[in-house]
Amino acid sequence: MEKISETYEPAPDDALDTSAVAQSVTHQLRRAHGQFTNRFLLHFSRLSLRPAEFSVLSLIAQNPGRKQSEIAAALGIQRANFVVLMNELESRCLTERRSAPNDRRSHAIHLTPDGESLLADARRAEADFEADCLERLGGTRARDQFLTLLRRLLG
Amino acid sequence: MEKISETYEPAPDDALDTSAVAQSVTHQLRRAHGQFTNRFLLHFSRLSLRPAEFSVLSLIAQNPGRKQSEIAAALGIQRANFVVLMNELESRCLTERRSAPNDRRSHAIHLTPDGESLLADARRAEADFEADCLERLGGTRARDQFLTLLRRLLG
DNA sequence: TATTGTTATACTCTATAACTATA
DNA sequence: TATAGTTATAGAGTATAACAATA
Repeated sequence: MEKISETYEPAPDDALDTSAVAQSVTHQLRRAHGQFTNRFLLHFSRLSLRPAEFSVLSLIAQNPGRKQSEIAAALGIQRANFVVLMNELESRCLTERRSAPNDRRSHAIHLTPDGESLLADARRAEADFEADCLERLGGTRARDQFLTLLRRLLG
Repeated sequence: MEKISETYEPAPDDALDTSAVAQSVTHQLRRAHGQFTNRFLLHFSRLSLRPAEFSVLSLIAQNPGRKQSEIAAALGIQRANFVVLMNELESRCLTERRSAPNDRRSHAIHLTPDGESLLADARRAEADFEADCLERLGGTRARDQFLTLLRRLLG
């Protein structure tokens, strides 16, 4: 039996027109970064490592004994903000600031054994995380292209 | 005349090894987003528009009268955070919350004439900004690829 | 009970200015 | 004078929990 009055359906649940915003690098970069950071924090919550902290540990491991400001500059982090990061890592006994031999102003940054150990754990966690990232992006070629494009945005 | 003692140069100003961090999507995305946001704020400082605010105005213009939570959801912004954004825009007389006809819980969001006017200005500023972005990325094809890859990171 | 808007709070990352100690 | 590290503060964005009014 047919319905008596087949009223026109005005689609009350209509999807919004997002065309302007969907084409905006500004908007997409902000969203992608936000979601990405959240996933990272979730994935590394067991290790209590934030994205910036993981980058710091990685770079120190590859460049032990360098000055605090050298590490900061290589990561694109300002000296003032880097101090707080290092305080946090040092309070967890992951890094240490040794006195530099020829310049009493500067600190030579090193990982502690605890820091080396946590970094080893973190690198295993990162392998999973970057694999998920790789899958989302669509393979190594897409990932490399993505990294290239991100670098072009710098400077 | 040759130098007498050609001492081995230990390169005191040696560049750091950034290979681990340079390959990390985590790191590059964080850096690119940060620099990009700063450039946006500088470019739009005359209009006092932040990235999120510009996206909000754009989306409202294309979807006037929609519910506050619909706009927020389409932008991937949580309701709670969106309230603060709307308060700020409304205090500047750029948007208004009208009472929705069929649901006294919800607000129908509109741009004011001032909002339309500012958005027109902002769109001109955005044209410059996205052109600079296009140049950095290396053309429209690279830009479109970048947007595609950013979208793949979502969800 | 579920949804809409709201408030409050905390967290990640960033920028800037000003200070101390050392070079 | 310049550099290394530091402190303090502000800003942009995010997440979560809880609440009142309405459906």
